[in-house]
This record gives sequence, structure tokens and C-alpha cells, in this order.
Amino acid sequence: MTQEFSAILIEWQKRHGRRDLPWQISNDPYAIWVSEIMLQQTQVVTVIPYYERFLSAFPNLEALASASLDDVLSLWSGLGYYSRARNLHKAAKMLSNLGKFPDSPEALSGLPGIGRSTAAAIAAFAFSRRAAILDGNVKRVFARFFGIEGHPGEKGVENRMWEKAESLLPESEIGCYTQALMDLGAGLCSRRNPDCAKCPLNSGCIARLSGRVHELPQPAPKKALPLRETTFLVLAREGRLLFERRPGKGIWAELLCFPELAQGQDLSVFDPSNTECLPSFTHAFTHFRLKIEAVLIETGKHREGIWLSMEEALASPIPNPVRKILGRIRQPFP
DNA sequence: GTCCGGGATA
DNA sequence: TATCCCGGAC
Repeated sequence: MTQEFSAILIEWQKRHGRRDLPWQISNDPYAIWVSEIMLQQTQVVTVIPYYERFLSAFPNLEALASASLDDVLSLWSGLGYYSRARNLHKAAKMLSNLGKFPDSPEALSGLPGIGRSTAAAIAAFAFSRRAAILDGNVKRVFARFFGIEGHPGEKGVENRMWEKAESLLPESEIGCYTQALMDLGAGLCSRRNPDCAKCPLNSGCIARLSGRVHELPQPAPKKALPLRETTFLVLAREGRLLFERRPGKGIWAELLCFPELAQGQDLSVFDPSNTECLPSFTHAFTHFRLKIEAVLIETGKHREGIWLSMEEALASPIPNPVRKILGRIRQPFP
């Protein structure tokens, strides 16, 4: 049974799995590492252009280790979860001093940004090490195939799934097997539209056999997201816009952002020659939603901060809402 | 517009 | 446990 599970997946992967992704063309552990970090919490189609740009700018470990954090964050701009970029940069410096890329899951998981599952994926793809992954897609496959009740966020459920993951590992072709699990979870065994007819595991899938495919995995209880509001001040002067560096902790840490209007603060302190309200929109985070108002302020008054041209701003480490607002400002602005 | 999927860290 | 982002489906 255990043998069969992996054998079926390996066979399926050879026929139907993806083998042409940019990071699959080599066994370069550096390239695989970068791809696995980008793929955390992020879909393949989103990652591909970022991965291409990143590898062009930093083709190897030394290039990344010697880069500035700002350059790394700039190439990460828009991808989200910026601590991934900071951890990647930090780990590159550590690895550069080490001189050798670790090849065991244990050593890899000691690096910043690499947890148990990511360590296993890198070890399997780059070094053919026999190690179990357990990402969100794989959890869904397991919940359905084994009919595991409870949502995967629960500790007990997750522990059971790790045990399954370890016990199902094949003796060989670990890379092929690992990719198969990922592809199956991301493709056929999707949350909303599972294509059970095409699934190589359908004959043994408990959810399928008991008609509970759409009930498993059980979703986590949902929390109502609080709504916060902010007003971005887009100060324009002599063809440049004013930015501030975000604090080192919290949302968008260390990225560049527009100054925010303080509570009760009046726009007149900026001595505006002209103001224009830009359309507001809502940006979603994990734990709250942020309603963003933006006001374009033409000012003659100098103010401390980082003044950038539009071109410079677009090449800077900025979060997506800032990029969105920049796209709405017609040029030239004063 | 709203909802949902997707790992690591302190 | 709470915190950290965005794109795509609907």
C-alpha cells in the first residue's frame, strides 16, 4: 500500500507532471532554494517572472550574498511576505561564509526562512535526499486520500499528516515523487475544482469513495478581518515624489512607502498649491484589511525624506499598493 | 467588491 | 498563538 502510493505518483508524474519549470532545468541547489522560498505561500504562475528576474540579477550564491538588501527587496517588490527576501539575503551571507551548500534537511532547516517542509523540498530536488514535504497542497491530498478529519492547522492533525508523509516516501526517485505530490495538490486535487476523474489516486481515495471530496480538508474557522484605514500623502515637487522608509518591524518592514496622514492632521501644513484625491481602494492582509485613501499634493515646500522620480520609485522596494498608486498618477506631475 | 489559498517565525 | 502579502476565483 505504502509502496503503491509512491509508485502510482511517480508513474503519473512521468506521464503528466510538469518538467519544464524554470527551476527544474538544473540541479543547482542555489536556484532550487530561491524557487522554493518564492513558492512559499505563492502560486507557480506568480513566481515565474519574479524568479527569472531574480536569477538574472543574482545568478549564484556569491552574487546574492554581496548584493545590497535594497536591491534584493526591489526585485521582491510586489511578491509579498518580504521577510522571505530578508531571510534569503541573510542566509546567502551565512552560506557564502560556509563555503558549501548544506545537503541534509537538518542543516538546511537551520537556515533563516527554511522550515521543515522547505528543507525537505530542497534536499530532495537538489540532492536526492529522502525527506518528506508537507505544504498546504500536500495536506489537502492527504486529508482527502486518508479521510483525515479536522483542519490541518490543528497540531494533532498536522502531526498525523507528517507521519503519513514520512511513511509514504519511496526508496528512490524522491525528486520525481516530491514533484508529483506538489503537482497533484496544485492541479487535479485543487480546493474548489478537483478533477477526480483524472486523478491517479482516485481508486483508493477515502474522500472520493465516501463522497466527501468537497468537505475535506475541513477549513479552519474563519475570523472576521478588522478594517483599518489610512491616507497616503503623495507629495510632489519638482518632478519627484516623497517616500519614507518603513520601520524594521511590522507590515512592509524596511520598504519605501508614502508618508501617512497623522490622525487629525490637516493638509494645509504641507502648503499645497494643488491637491487631488486619488480613488481609494482596499488592500487585504492576513489579519486585517486596509482601506487606503491617497491624496496627491503639489507642494513647494521642502520636507525631509526620500525624493524619487517616477522611474526611480518603480525600481525601488515598494509594496503593491504604492505601485498601484504610482500607476494612477499621470505624468508629468509638478 | 469579497473570499480563499499558500509556510515560517517570534 | 499572532504576524506577515498578494493574485485570482467568484
